Amino acid sequence: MEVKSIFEGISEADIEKMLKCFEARKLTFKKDRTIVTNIINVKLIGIMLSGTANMERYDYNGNRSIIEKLSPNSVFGEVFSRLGSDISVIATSDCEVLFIEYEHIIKKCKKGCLYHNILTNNMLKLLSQKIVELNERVEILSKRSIRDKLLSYFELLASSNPKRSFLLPFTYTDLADYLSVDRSAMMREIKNLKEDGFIQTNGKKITIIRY
Amino acid sequence: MEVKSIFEGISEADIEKMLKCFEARKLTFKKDRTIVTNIINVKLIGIMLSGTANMERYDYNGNRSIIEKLSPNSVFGEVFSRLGSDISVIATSDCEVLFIEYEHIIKKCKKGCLYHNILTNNMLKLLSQKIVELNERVEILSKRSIRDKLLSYFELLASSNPKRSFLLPFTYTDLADYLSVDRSAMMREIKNLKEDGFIQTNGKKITIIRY
DNA sequence: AAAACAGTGTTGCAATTGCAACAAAAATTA
DNA sequence: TAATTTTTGTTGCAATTGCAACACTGTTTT
Repeated sequence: MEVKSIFEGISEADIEKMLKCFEARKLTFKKDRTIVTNIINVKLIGIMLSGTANMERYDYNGNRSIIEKLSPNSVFGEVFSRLGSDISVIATSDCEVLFIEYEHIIKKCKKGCLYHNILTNNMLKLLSQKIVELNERVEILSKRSIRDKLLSYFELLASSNPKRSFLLPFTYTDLADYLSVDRSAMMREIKNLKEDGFIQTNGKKITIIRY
Repeated sequence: MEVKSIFEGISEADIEKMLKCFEARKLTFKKDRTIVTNIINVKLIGIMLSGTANMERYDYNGNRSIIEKLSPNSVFGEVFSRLGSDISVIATSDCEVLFIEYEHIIKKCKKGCLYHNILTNNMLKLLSQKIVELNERVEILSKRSIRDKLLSYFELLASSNPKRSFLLPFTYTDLADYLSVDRSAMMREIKNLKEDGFIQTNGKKITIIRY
């Protein structure tokens, strides 16, 4: 399933008109700035147009978890989270985000907006894509050891490359937060994986030898 | 956000017509039967109409993980999973499941099916709901200790009840598989939680004392 | 009703993991 | 380019977790 843009099949001119109709707002954020925190009270959906961001949460021990990596066409928002889950989205590069009120997408367009249905369909695809990603995340997190978490995440990253190698999309520190494990324990396990001949690493370039 | 039926806002008679147009199939399953395994090659979406089921996976060590508990209006399907993830859906009670080809929902209805747009909108709500549930699951699984996993899951179950008590929706054995932890270690931790005055239990009835 | 099975509750022990602390390397900022 | 901050890599030790084994209870099946 390829990832589609929310505007797939709608012309530039029509997009502009629709954005007005939806009262959509396009905002830009510099690297490291906070895009949203849990203080939002309107049910907004955010759609990454360009750039990358991390969805993060800190628990009461101060441990950070990276809930999700966001890239172009990723959707996020309070609509998708239960209240009280203290989550924020932090730009990891300069980025553009489109905010639309969820109700505008869900409800039948009163102004008879021409391409409303196309947009709804595109939205359906984006949400499906998000579900795929969340399922992957659940699959990785439900592995019972650090070793298995690493292997299944690495396998996922390598799966699109016949050479079985890939560039880690973030730092090892962030990887630990993404897998929800202690960083030093993870580093130790990566060393073990290398010694046991499962992987080879060169900085952030990782190659799977066997699985 | 309340959970909507996929047929919300469509009359009984129209539903019948649409099901034909979509080539949808309604199947019934007895308790403990397998609803789907990964052998499916068509991109079908399953929608639970009645009954309950578990989405499960066994890893190479024979450990079972309960990926997800399915109840009426839950959606599931290969479209939402990456290939090769060896997942099956097992009925935990007698149930009815509606299967629709994903493409039929996504694509513009050629026959100009009257309520297609309503159904697409309903689908959007179901997928949003699913994303909420998956995010909850990620939140729980990303807790670093069995104690925190238990507490955050219990908190979720108790959140709708002012008395802060709830009935565990499955056996303790299944709970361990759902949290992806060893059962005996989990039982030990539940005992600790009781001794430390966090919870009280009486069979499957659990009350949160403090959090 | 007896037998078989599934779920609960418990424990000792070994393996894994988290924590704390540190040095060195790399990247960023001044 | 010097100074500062972040990231990587490592280790000992303590705490948590998984494993294996067992008894006991409740629930199905024959």
